[in-house]
Amino acid sequence: MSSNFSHSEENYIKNIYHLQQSTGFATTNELAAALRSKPASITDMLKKLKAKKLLIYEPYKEFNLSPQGKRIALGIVRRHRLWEYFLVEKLKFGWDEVHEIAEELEHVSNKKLTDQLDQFLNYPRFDPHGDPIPDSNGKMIVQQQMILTELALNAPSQVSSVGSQSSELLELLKHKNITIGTRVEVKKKFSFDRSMELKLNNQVAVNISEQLASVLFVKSV
Amino acid sequence: MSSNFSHSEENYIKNIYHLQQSTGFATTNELAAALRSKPASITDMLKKLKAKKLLIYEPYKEFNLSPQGKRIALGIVRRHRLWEYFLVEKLKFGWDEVHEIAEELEHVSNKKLTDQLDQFLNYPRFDPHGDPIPDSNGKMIVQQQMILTELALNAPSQVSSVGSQSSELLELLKHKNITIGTRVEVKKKFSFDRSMELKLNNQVAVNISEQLASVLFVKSV
DNA sequence: AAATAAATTTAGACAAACCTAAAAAAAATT
DNA sequence: AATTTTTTTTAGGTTTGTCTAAATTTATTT
Repeated sequence: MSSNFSHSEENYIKNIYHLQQSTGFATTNELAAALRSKPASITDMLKKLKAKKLLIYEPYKEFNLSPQGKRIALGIVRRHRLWEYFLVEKLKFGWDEVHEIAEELEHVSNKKLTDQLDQFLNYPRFDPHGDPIPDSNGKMIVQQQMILTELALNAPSQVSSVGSQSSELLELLKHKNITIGTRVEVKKKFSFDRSMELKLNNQVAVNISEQLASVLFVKSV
Repeated sequence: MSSNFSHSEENYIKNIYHLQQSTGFATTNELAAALRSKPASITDMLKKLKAKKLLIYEPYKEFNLSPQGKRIALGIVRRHRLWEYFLVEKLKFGWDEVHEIAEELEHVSNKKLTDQLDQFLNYPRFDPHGDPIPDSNGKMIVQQQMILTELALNAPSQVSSVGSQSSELLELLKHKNITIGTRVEVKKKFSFDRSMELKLNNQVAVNISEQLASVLFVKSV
């Protein structure tokens, strides 16, 4: 009874899932950007996914996974994150080099394989990037986001989203080499101007203003 | 510079490799049977593989992998057998349920992944079926086949081929539940008629005649 | 050696998943 | 409210890998 989805369908489902996690829904253009393909291709697949009852979609509208689609997405996310954990913990990869490989391994979809791997790894609850791993029923720990200004000193965290998309902000983030996923620890807070010194990716030290810190959302890892 | 081959191309290459291992070369019909596809499809792909210089092939002739094609085949076999070993040794699968899963995992082709996995497993030289695992240079132990009558007492081995295809023989093998891959240990040899008692798959005890033993080829595992 | 059978290839279709260019709908601006 | 811009869809192709049916080549019989 293991319904089977193509490599491509799974990539769509996974990316729709991530988009609707961050903004509540997905759109054709966003998904095309995420999948590095063209909007017209997206429309084609949306129709197929809708026909398979995995997607709630009406032409020209934004769309979301159906409960069934979400179940499948969580299976993919589960496999992805378990393999990432495996690669880092058992095969000694760096946390920053496992994504691509997990991207392929996640498509090997066999319930017993996934569950045995989970057991072998001792049922980890977070992957090496700090993201929660769904259990075999699709349940996972919900992570609370916080504003960087609220983060405790030396608490390891990771940039999860930014509070605006203004080009001024993006320019600054680019200059400081901060992106979604960058690991952050607050090393010092200066009460004079509420600026702070950060350590990025356990390597680089940078200083940022309160204005910047207040638009950076992080989650603890 | 990791040249990339499609899932489908890899399946062709792997199956051509196995065919030429057992009979010295491959033919269109045999390959179609192995891949459960149609001869016309095979011909199409043979042309593509030839164009990519992976195959030595002239229309209407039998064919073989080029040295380059063989190198790729050995990479696939290496991944397949390493994953099988992983599944049995680490994830506690039975040796008879890992083939299908390894069939998918083998297509995840990343040199570092494969080499780290190899190291993690402690450089195993044989997979759970007793087949040798190529090392990162494609070298592997060559296995000598022997006739079952020559096998030492209690030496674990595995049926690798049969000396005839007669229906009488096949009927007998079917009745005794012996196939290619069946695990065999000789528990007793009776000098009166040279019949022997075997243990099959570490479970069942059976008696076989000298005539039968003399047409069963085994390899040690 | 001719006829028959078997194996292989060619020709032409088809589905999946992608593309470009043009049309249509929705959203944003003036 | 009308116009412009952006987003999305439609229409029509392309590539990959498969298929069936017919043609061709090779092998086997008679």
